[in-house]
Formats: sequence, structure tokens, C-alpha cells
Amino acid sequence: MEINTGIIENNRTQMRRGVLEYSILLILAAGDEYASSIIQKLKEVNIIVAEGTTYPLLIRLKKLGLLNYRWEESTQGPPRKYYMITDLGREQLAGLDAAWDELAKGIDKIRQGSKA
Amino acid sequence: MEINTGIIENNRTQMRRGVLEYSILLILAAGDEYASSIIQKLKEVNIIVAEGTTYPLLIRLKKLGLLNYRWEESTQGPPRKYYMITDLGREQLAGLDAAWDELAKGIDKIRQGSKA
DNA sequence: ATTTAGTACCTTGTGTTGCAAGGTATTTAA
DNA sequence: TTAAATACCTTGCAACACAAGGTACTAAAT
Repeated sequence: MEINTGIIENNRTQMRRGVLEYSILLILAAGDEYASSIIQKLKEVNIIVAEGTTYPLLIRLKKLGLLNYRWEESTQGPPRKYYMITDLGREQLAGLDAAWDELAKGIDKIRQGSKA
Repeated sequence: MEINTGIIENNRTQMRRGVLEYSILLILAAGDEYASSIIQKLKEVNIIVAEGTTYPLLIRLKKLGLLNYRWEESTQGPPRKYYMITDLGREQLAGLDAAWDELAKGIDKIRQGSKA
């Protein structure tokens, strides 16, 4: 049960910030998912996010009108809350796509400069 | 004097988070700079950062031992505090390079999935 | 000489939000 | 009936980006 106090680990956390909303919207744009499956999908691409981050975030996005949800029975355990992206969510996602591209481009440019 | 309350603008801010330390270290790896010139260089690649963010961040990185500084006279105004990256800073920068690559790769993978 | 503009430094207070830790409810199997 | 697995959620803390406001130095204009 190690605690991350390292500079780098702390920064990985910081980098995840702001990208989380984006990546969750991306995942939901591909199909409806429930919280645990979203966390799993993020883990598969090495973006580690805690439950205590994910649940409040989904609730926030729902309140903003970017997501909706429906309950669905599971054959293996308790019922699941499936989230789906709304039209407004897709609109905002387009803006986030642009924001990400711009940020990535900016970092690339700075990187070029520091290679000299 | 508009205030950003929009979802997208807020997210751009969030995306900058965590990338700021990284981009400042990148800039300083290319050569010594003072706070105002760092802000200017970031603006040139569309990464807008406020003074109130930059100064505390530089002080923090100095305390962590990733940066040092020296005062230098200016012919055009008050003296400037030139920051330079330390050996430890370069070490950490290598880790941040890896963290950024991993994050960018992760986002790309999710994007692939959402194109289906 | 004083004021104004430009440049550079810095601090305070607020709001957002990621996370660790802890908690509830359902199902299935031992 | 106890335990394990899965799924939901909340609370309190800490980090940190920013707006707003402040200080100090230089040079040019009045």
C-alpha cells in the first residue's frame, strides 16, 4: 500500500487531470458503458483512475447535460448504471478534440525546440 | 473582462494542468529564461498561462531542486530572474517525457475506438 | 521634478477536482 | 450464514490554476 509522493507519479496524476472528462466522453461516444467498465477501459490504455474520481465525475457530467443514464439488470451481480452520451455531449466532445489536438501540437513544438 | 464558465474553456484549463511543469522544464532544457519570457514562449504555442500560475510554480520547482536561478541586469527595465534546469531537473524531465508519451498514446487508442 | 507607461517581480483567496478511505447493496458460492 | 465478487456512492483532504491586487525599477513625456 505505497503512497505516491514522487515528483513523477504526482505529475502523472496531474497530467490525467483535464484529460479524464475528455477520455470518458470519448469512450461513451463509442457506446454505452457503466462506471466500472469505463474504469477498466481506461486501465487498458494505462490511464489509471480511481472510483472516487470516476463516480463524482459522471454525476457532474450528467448534471451538465453531457450524459444520461439508464439502469440495467446484470446476470452477475447488482444492477448497472449505463451512461450514454447526449447530443450536447457530442458537441462538447468536438471542442475537446480540438483542445487536445492544440495542446498536443503545442507540446510537440516545445519539444522540437528543446532538442536543439 | 469576461469570466470563463464554459465547459470547454474550463477543460482547456484542466488540460493545461499537469502539462505546465512539463512544458516549463522543456523550455528551460533548451536554455535559461525568466518568468515573463517563459509565459511568452508558451503563448506562442497557444498554451496560455497566467502570471499567478507561473511564479508559484517556478518557486515550487526551485524548492524541489529541479531548477535554480540567477539575477541578471536588463537594459530595458528591472532585473530579471533567469531560471535554469538542474541535473535532477533533467532526470525528472526524462520521466515526464515518458509520462506524456504514454498519455498521448492512451488517448489515441481511445480515439481509435470511438471512431468505429 | 513628477507623472505615466512599460516591464518584471510576487502574494492572497477562491474554486475545482483527483484520490484515499470508508460505506451500502446485490448476487452467488462455500 | 458467511464470504467473495461486483457495483454503487460519499466524505475530507490536498494540490494547484487563476483573478485580482500589490511592489519596484527604468525610461520617456510633461
